[in-house]
Amino acid sequence: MTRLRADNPQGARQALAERFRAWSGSEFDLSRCPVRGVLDRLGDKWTTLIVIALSQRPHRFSEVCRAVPDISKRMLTQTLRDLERDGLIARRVFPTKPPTVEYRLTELGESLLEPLVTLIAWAEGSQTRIAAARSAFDAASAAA
Amino acid sequence: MTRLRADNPQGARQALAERFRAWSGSEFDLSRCPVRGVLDRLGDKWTTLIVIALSQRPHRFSEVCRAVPDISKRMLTQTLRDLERDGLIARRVFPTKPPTVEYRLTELGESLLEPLVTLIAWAEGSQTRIAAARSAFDAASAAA
DNA sequence: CAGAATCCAATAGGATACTG
DNA sequence: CAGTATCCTATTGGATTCTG
Repeated sequence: MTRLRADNPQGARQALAERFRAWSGSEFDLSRCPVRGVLDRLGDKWTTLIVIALSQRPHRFSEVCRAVPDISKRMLTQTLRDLERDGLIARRVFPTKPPTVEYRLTELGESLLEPLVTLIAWAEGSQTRIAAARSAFDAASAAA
Repeated sequence: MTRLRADNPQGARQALAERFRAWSGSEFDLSRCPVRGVLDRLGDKWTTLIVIALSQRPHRFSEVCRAVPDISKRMLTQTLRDLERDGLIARRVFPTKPPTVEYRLTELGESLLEPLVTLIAWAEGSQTRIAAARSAFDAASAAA
């Protein structure tokens, strides 16, 4: 099995082709697609912002809460737990009073930063064209 | 403003730092964060699978429907429209009878393949460790 | 074939109040 | 401080039916 490589523009399509054929084989099971799980997590409302915050340095619970605008404690707790469960962040409790809890990226979590930056770079570089496409599409829809 | 670069492992954190500071500036508005919109779209249930399917060649509506397992026509229509609105795919109608509609990636859509492959490569490379982390976490939770 | 329209169930997620 | 618990609403998305 060829290792996926993204350092070659032309290779992207073919890398995907191979992956796609593997996934599309008989008895395709979505739950066995590793990308699915990752993208589902990254796509949720808060994961990315939390990972970015923690990429700078470890944060305490309330620090993350302040760093990520508008997140509720409920969702923060839940997202942190999911990330911890996936091994992307580590939770450390200091037996102080009142309690101190620190969250930091694990090595695995750090390894996500690179693909994340790649995606962010694409998003930033494409946002103008996306916005233009939206305007054009909406204008065409309205005209119809 | 520094251009984001992901070709340097150590640079990822600093690239994020700069981006994060920019976003966290006064009057941070989530809707103005370009990554948010992109990740929201990529994170939804079907976008990635559709983009991957179309990366191989143009597809007709029903071809996509067969290529992407278990998607309903409703969600297929909706996701295709969203992608078209964002300028990632192009929709072309042939006035045959019955109608033929072809979807293909635009140049902008093709440019997404590379960051996508980067992410997929990470997901595939990390899935074992993620699964292990989950097992460990769940075992620890059950023990408590 | 390529959808649009409608209905309905499940989930996500915010607000608030409480706890060790 | 660092959560947990409860309630409640909005969005997601599947199933089904209808149409040009």
